Amino acid sequence: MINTKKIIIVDDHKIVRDGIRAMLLCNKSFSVVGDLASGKELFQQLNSLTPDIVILDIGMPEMNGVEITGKLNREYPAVKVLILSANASEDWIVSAIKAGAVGFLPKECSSGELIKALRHISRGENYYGESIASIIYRSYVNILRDKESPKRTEELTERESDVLKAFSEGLSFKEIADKLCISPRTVESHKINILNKLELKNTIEMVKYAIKNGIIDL
Amino acid sequence: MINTKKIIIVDDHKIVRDGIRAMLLCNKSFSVVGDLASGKELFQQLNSLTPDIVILDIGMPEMNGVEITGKLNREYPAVKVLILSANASEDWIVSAIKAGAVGFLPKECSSGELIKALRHISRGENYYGESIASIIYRSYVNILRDKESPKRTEELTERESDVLKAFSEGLSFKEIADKLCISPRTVESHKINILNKLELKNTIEMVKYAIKNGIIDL
DNA sequence: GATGAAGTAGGTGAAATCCCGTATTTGGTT
DNA sequence: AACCAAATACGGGATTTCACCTACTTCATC
Repeated sequence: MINTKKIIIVDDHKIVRDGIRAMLLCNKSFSVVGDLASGKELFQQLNSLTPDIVILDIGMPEMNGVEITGKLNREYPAVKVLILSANASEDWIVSAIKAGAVGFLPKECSSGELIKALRHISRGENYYGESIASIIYRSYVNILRDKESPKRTEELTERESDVLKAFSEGLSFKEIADKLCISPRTVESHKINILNKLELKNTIEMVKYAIKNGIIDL
Repeated sequence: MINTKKIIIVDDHKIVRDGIRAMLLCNKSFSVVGDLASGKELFQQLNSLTPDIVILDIGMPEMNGVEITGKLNREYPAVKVLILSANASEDWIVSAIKAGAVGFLPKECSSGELIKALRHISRGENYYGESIASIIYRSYVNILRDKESPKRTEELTERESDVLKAFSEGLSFKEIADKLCISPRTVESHKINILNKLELKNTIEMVKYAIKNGIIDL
């Protein structure tokens, strides 16, 4: 094989990294040039490792997969991103695609499918996995039907993120106010905005959203 | 090697299962006779696969690793259990050991450590991993100092579990009352008991507890 | 048959949150 | 310069939840 593609794996669990590494060991088209535990490490080593493809766990503490994908796409547009996700929710798929991922697989996928995805990606194609594809299709149909329904992925402002994070840590209005040095009423305003934007109905759904989207760790 | 140990891997992510499989492929002391996605499948196939060791992910929907361990220990005491956990909290370690796990590793462990653990376990020894060992030591010291502090792992009653589950779904007192056909005040009583038992300070911590312990899925 | 745990239910007052608003300042865009 | 979105802040009343109790019933266990 003339053109071996260089791959970096980013996942906070070493066992997953080793696992993927082991899967690709027998395959001559791909060579794993690094496996890292966080986005921070990735950006530190990106220039020296010069990967073609980055395999990215979406659910990581600190910087989540979507954020990393966005930054990669802005600063290193030649690097392709394949996202791995524990639970393939529509939200995450949409965010990942928006951020520039060219592949998306559930962690339930087989090693065969992983290699298939990598092949497609190295040919410059997209690959989204069968189970993902059906979710994308459904989402697409929804968009066509409702004209404009992709409100779900509306972005939170910086401040709203702070508030969301604080709520998810179990703080009360007053505690959040103190922490962020604003009035409790302002915290309330932010919260209402968050709930409206994300179409959630209460604090608990908000916390679950935050966990799902890697905004806080458990 | 005369005595090859038979291993089953249980994890809800195929990629992790395949990864561990791949890691053990080169090792003649251990052969993976099955990899399964849930406790249910495990108990269906246990009699035909007759494993020596079960590698168990602690964080799974439906039946979590601790429950599976307990059931295994009661019904198949010859089968050794090695727990893998994403986040190695004291609570989980304590629960796992109580339930009868003879090994406990964080998912951040290396493949080398995994094999080391399996070697110890097949010799009939316990193995808890370096990072785990320090947590165990600290917990042990606490128990010695406080005479009796392991209140943390106190069990919830059936009804309390129902209430916890309902709260975690984002229902209010009134909604839970309707759902369980009891008075809102009773729901309140249950909730207070839950918070006290688990030493949590509010609903949000409760929800996070429920997610962490696999009582609800995200 | 006493004891205790689990499940049920309620009282009361305080605290927190929700839900409807309005208003000012700041920073960026056109 | 005009405009808009974001962030900040507040009001008032309704509703919900919290905290700390008491109390009854059932059921198993000793």
